[in-house]
Amino acid sequence: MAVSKSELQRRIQAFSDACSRKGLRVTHQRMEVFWALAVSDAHPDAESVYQRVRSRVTGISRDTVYRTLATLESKGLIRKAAALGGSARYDANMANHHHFVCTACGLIKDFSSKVLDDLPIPKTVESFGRIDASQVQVRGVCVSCAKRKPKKRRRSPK
Amino acid sequence: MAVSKSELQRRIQAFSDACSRKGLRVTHQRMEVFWALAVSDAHPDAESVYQRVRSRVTGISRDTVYRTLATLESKGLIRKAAALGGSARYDANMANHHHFVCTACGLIKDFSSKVLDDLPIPKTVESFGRIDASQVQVRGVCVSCAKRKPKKRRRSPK
DNA sequence: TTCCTTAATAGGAATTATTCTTATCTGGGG
DNA sequence: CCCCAGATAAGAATAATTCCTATTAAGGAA
Ligand SMILES: [Mn+2]
Ligand SMILES: [Mn+2]
Ligand SMILES: [Zn+2]
Ligand SMILES: [Zn+2]
Repeated sequence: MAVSKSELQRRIQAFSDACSRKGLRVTHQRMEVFWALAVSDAHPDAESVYQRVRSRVTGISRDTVYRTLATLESKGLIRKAAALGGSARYDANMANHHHFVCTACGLIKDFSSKVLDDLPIPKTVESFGRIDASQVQVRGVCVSCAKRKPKKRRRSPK
Repeated sequence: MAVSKSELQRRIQAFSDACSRKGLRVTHQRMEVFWALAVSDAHPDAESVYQRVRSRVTGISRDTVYRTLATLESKGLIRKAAALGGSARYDANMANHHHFVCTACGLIKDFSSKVLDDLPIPKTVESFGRIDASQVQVRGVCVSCAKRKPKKRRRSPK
């Protein structure tokens, strides 16, 4: 647990308000899912959230946890870390470069930048472990997704 | 296809050499999997690579594609983009921050940096689409993974 | 407070992604 | 040419996620 009790209280209240404001019903399950996420800094996956919530809300279904996490992310109330899609994406380009990722279709575009290649990583990070590499990830919506309205996420293009 | 014919040739030759050097057998399937990845800049997932290779090597199995991609990544001959683990990881911390990711166990640690919060994203990226956010991802091996040798990847801690 | 509409949920099946198992094959050193 | 550890094929098994349908309940209206 990284956040203080009072800060947690504040975030949960703010979350409840945000739900109301955005037209999302403030359900018991929804609050518990958010709590499970906000109480920790471990960036849990859906299954971990499910297990944690289940100890407080008997009978909650996995589907509710998955659905709630997806809903909250789409409303900008929580974020996905690192993994943006369900399947791993590979890259044969080992040269130092960075990525633009479309959050709508999963498109990944490369870009280069001398400046970004040598980022000033804070010394505190070194205490976490050995650093192998660092790169910038830019998230957004690609031009083709921007025009053709919503659409489903597709498999990696081509 | 973003790379020139000659550059592709060069990379494939280099790959073949690298395999030999690292004690990996230069198999037909392995070469085709690498080719499928190197010929494109679409950062394909395993299924896409499988489909592409299958049109040239009838009878190749999905397992070979998955296994080969994993092997090549472990040898540093290709990279995984964005998604580091099999399951999505969530974050309730919407404040601007960055991540250290352990490639051995999936641990994700937050860190902050005023400098990194406002990186100079090249103008070329704007042509890809609308930019919503950008953050730095540092990859490495966490301290606990560094001591207790290899070990299996575990579910998100806690 | 009670009623009503419909978003949200539970439970489980279905689907998708990835890994495992086992028999068989083959690259490349000798 | 021979050998055999490393690789592969095929498909079962497992893990992750989504879908389906009947039922529940949040919250606005009366
Ligand atoms: Mn790339
Ligand atoms: Mn975080
Ligand atoms: Zn897109
Ligand atoms: Zn680790």
